[in-house]
Amino acid sequence: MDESEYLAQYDHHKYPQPFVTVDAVLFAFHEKALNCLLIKRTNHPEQNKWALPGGFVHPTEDASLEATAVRILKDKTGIRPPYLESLKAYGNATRDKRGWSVTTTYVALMAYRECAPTSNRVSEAQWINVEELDGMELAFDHAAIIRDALERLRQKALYSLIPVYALPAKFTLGELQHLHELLIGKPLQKKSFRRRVEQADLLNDTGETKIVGKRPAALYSVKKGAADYNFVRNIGM
Amino acid sequence: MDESEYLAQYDHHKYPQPFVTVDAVLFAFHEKALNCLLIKRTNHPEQNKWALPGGFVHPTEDASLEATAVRILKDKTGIRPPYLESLKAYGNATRDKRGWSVTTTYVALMAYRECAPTSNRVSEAQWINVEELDGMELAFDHAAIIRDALERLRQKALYSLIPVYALPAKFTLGELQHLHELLIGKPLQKKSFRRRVEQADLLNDTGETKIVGKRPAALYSVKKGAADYNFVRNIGM
DNA sequence: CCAATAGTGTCTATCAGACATTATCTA
DNA sequence: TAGATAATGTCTGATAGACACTATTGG
Repeated sequence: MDESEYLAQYDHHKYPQPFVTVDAVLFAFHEKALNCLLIKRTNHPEQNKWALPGGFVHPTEDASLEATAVRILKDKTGIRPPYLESLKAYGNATRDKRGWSVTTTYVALMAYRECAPTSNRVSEAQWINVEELDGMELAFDHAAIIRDALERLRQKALYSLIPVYALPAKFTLGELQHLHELLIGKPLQKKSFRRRVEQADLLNDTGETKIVGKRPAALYSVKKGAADYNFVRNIGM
Repeated sequence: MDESEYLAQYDHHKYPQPFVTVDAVLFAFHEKALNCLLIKRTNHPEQNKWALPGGFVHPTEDASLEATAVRILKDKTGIRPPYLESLKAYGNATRDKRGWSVTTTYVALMAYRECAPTSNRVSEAQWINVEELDGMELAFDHAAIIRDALERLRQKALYSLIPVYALPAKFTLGELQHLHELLIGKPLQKKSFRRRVEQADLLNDTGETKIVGKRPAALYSVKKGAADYNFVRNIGM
């Protein structure tokens, strides 16, 4: 049998197979808190529980897993998040009552904005402060996935400026430092933080200022390619 | 409809679905080279090409994706590798001619050993020096997966001793340093490397020695939990 | 002027880089 | 003893931590 004959007769539905979904952990920093986008499930299974935005691959519509993630997030938020990174796959026999299932997951960051009012889906999307997640019962193994995503982001806060993508397009260094402190879980030396930012040369001073406290703070924007920069040494350890 | 009714009527085979595989990138250090375990495919598709050890989930046999990876690797090598880490999922419409497919991937490390002669599979398993991979045509997108796995391991070599799991149970510091140099792609200062190893306190001096050159070198073994240690600062930058 | 936040100067501590030196083996 | 590899001593440089200091606003 040559390859074309093999492909013509091949049907993977003949074999028992897990089913695949894509879930995204989307974070945004707002009002001094890190928020995670969750959806209230309206259907079985795990009905009425909060879950990560996610869904099945649409084979005819989605070119790749990442495209599926982008479609799902755009549907809920109205935009394509500026930072999207592949996390790992979670798969076992029991995580979903429908059967052996695999979810391929992504971590995404974007500026906080109200959830897309354009969405005409029945399911309700809402930003939840990550501090409040412990008290909530989430669908499937989504609590563990969010923990892993947070840990990934926490690591990045130690040696990169990736968390900046969870801020608005223009932000102050104070806001960025607060976000890093929140992730790392301890206060950082202002001087150390600013030295790193300056040395890395990843931000543009927009020339604008913003009144947060008393003295106006300079507003910065992110340079292109900032996501690729890693510091040689960790901060806050 | 309540949940049990919903589950009773649910059949995911009714919907078009990608199929899922698991692939593992297994590395071992041997004769001053990093080797990757590959399998010569005997069946369609990609017949006669070299591929990563991998396969379908066996839903009734495998409790999880990781269990699938362990089963596959044990089948090829005879053992469960001491280091196994989840890499990302790769999925799109074109990577496999059989249709929209997803592979969930793992990076694994173990001591070099001849491939399991007990394996009665027709497919041939072989260690390939990673330097030689560039000239080979690999199946599917496995070349890209190996690149990502190598990049992950290279990062770990900068701030951890994870590569140690690609060495035998007893090894010299010279061997460990050579492996790190191979991964990082540049020579390291012996003193810097040894300082880190000592400070991290992740190795046991077995008291034994091994003649590599002239003066016998002390043989070390890895302490339990060494995989969890990260240095605060990178080496070799 | 005071209070509060933004931003800087500067000293210290830690650890990697560099490279010379000593130690221990075989031939 | 010579030669080679293993292991150490020690100086320098880079950068994070600590903390005091100055700058700029509103009231």
